[in-house]
Amino acid sequence: MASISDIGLYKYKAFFLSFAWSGKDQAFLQRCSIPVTRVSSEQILFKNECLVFDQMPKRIGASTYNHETRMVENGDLARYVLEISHLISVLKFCGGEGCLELGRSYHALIAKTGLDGDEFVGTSLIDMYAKCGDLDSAVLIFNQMPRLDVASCNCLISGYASCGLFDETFRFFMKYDSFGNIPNPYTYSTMLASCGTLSAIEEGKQLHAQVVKMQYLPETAVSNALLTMYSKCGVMEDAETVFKCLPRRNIISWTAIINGLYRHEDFDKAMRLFSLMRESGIEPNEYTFTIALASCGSMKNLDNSHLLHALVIKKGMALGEFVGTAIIDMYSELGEMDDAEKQLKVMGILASKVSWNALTKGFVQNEKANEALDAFGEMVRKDAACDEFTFSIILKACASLPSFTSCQQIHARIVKANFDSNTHVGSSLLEAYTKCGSIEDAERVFSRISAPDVVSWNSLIKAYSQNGNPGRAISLFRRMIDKGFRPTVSTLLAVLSACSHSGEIQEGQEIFQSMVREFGILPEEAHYSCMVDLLGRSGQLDKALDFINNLPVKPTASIWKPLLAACRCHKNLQMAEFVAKHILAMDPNDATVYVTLSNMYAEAGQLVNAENQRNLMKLKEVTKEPGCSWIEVNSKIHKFFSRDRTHPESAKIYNKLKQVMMQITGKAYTTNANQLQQKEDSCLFHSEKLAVCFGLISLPAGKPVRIFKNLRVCTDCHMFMKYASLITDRIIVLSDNYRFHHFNKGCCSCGDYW
DNA sequence: CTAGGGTTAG
Repeated sequence: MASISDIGLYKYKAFFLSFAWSGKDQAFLQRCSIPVTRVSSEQILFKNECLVFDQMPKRIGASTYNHETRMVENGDLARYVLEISHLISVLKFCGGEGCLELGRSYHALIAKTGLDGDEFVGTSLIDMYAKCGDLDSAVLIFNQMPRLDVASCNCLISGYASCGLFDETFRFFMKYDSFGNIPNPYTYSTMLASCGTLSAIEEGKQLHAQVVKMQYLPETAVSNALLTMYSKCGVMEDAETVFKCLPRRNIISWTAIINGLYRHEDFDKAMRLFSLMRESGIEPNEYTFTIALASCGSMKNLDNSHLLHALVIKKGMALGEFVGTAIIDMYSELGEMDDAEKQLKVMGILASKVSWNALTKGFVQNEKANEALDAFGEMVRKDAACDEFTFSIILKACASLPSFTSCQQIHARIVKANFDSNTHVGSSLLEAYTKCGSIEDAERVFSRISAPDVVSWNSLIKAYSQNGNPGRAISLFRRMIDKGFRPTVSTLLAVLSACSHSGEIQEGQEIFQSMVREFGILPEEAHYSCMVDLLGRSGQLDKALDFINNLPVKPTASIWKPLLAACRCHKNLQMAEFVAKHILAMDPNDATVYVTLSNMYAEAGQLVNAENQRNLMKLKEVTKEPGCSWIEVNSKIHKFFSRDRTHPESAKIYNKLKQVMMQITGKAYTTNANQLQQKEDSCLFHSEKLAVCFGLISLPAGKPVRIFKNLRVCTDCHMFMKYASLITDRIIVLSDNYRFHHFNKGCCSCGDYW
């Protein structure tokens, strides 16, 4: 245990460090060779103990006087004030850096020397405890204070607010009166900030009224807080009004309004204000630059981005933790991954794990999953700490490949790092396993999440809905409701599509009805399109048409499209022509419409019409590359496979499947589902389709089939093409750039709406 | 002594 005199030494070290750390004395920092990288302050204290001590000009020992005796000692007043201000600095330092234990030992020292009777010291103690999150101690001191002024109350209330105890915050605000205090501008800043995080617009407006009445509005900090509150509550007009009326705008006012515009996706205006700010003589700081960089990235304007990047370099800020990462984000957003990578390299040792995460995320978003995995590997190799964000991001890369092996490897790391109960990581893992086709793993992962939220439930429901167990998806939906979760837009989409795919017409319609009535969710385009699919798939084409005609919104192409698919499935050429006309009126370049119609004519024996549709499509230049023959091949398979699993030829298919899979993997292969899931590569799950292809369809004679670029296809078809190209050089995949998509876009290959 | 602004995830 440290003795009082030890603590005395410690105190001065902490003081000097806090002084140095506040950035006011760079020379001091350098003289002490304090590392610039940010480590916890306690670490620095210990590391530089001797150094700092040597630098101390003079030591004022911590003797056991109390302040009354000192007050009467003539001429000692100056030293007393010095002592108090030292203590306050140290406590501020502890609060700012979250050094609760250090602060506590100071508290002990203060109590011992009797300095805790001092009003300022007491307030600083409250602030220190509140900032360190130890509100119980803060309240204890608060209650012992001989006199309570506004500052003490403000310290406590900001403690409540920063700990997220908003009930307490508001309750305490109402009690200011009973302590004989009037809320001051600081109080209102804190309160307004709380309203902002809570999106409590009504309370915010009431506070606004009070602020006006108290004439605090000209206070820049109060107006800043007010405009931030409005912007967080989504009322940009009011935020802008507050900004316009501000008599003295500082850098924070400008940053707040620019940030508000950025959050509301008004990037143009954000950048305009950024220029205006500079014109008005205020230079951006690190905060402002991160927002400006983000806006630039979202605007997709490369020239502006380069200008801004140059400006940041000129200011010497390009390597800072936040600004540096913002540059990586900007280039990722612009798709300039080389520049993003360069930035990370330039940052060198200053790159934090957030910077690495940003780069990895950039790769994933630009559909470079392998590069993302490489970056992750590099991160692991460098022994950089991986956090929950790292894992969420990298799992997305695994899902997009999809690579079951990578999923398992990363899963192992996650378990080792103790992140498997984290809600975000768990959900990402769940999604990744789902994309790899392993529902069993997905379910197991779900059960490990300590606090599953709506998104976790959604993912699990979607997993079953999209992987051939719609019945389970529906029952999970019921269980989720029973547990008291409020479904979201995507919950209902997943469960409605489950109903559609399992033929639960009645149930689907009931759930659709309950959307608004029970859950208060307004159906979106995708839900309507799903309902059309539900009715159409079951053959109720007229009902589906009625549904479309009676919609409260104007039906879009995405709403019509599932009906076209249904027409084909149920061989209603007449209605198909009618529907196609509607879709083409809205989107004349939609390849799926021509393909579907053409296939339907062919199936009806109208070969001339079929050919006409093809020519029409080529005429419209919907396809830049020749490759339509592939679509024909695939749509035959689709027709066979997706609608009718009990086809009499299934035995033949499975035999063919075994042969094909042997060719690919070199291993014996059975169709037993349990053994399937143990296979290294989950793509096997999609092989049914592949087998159908090779079992039933022969490739057209002549030239190889080219699968052209930028074709929107579903994951199933993607997988299917990839494997097909492995087996025969007759199939050439020109690009790996396929995207999974949802209802509102049909798959160009199979025409389905997955 | 007390207030205001920023990056990454399902």
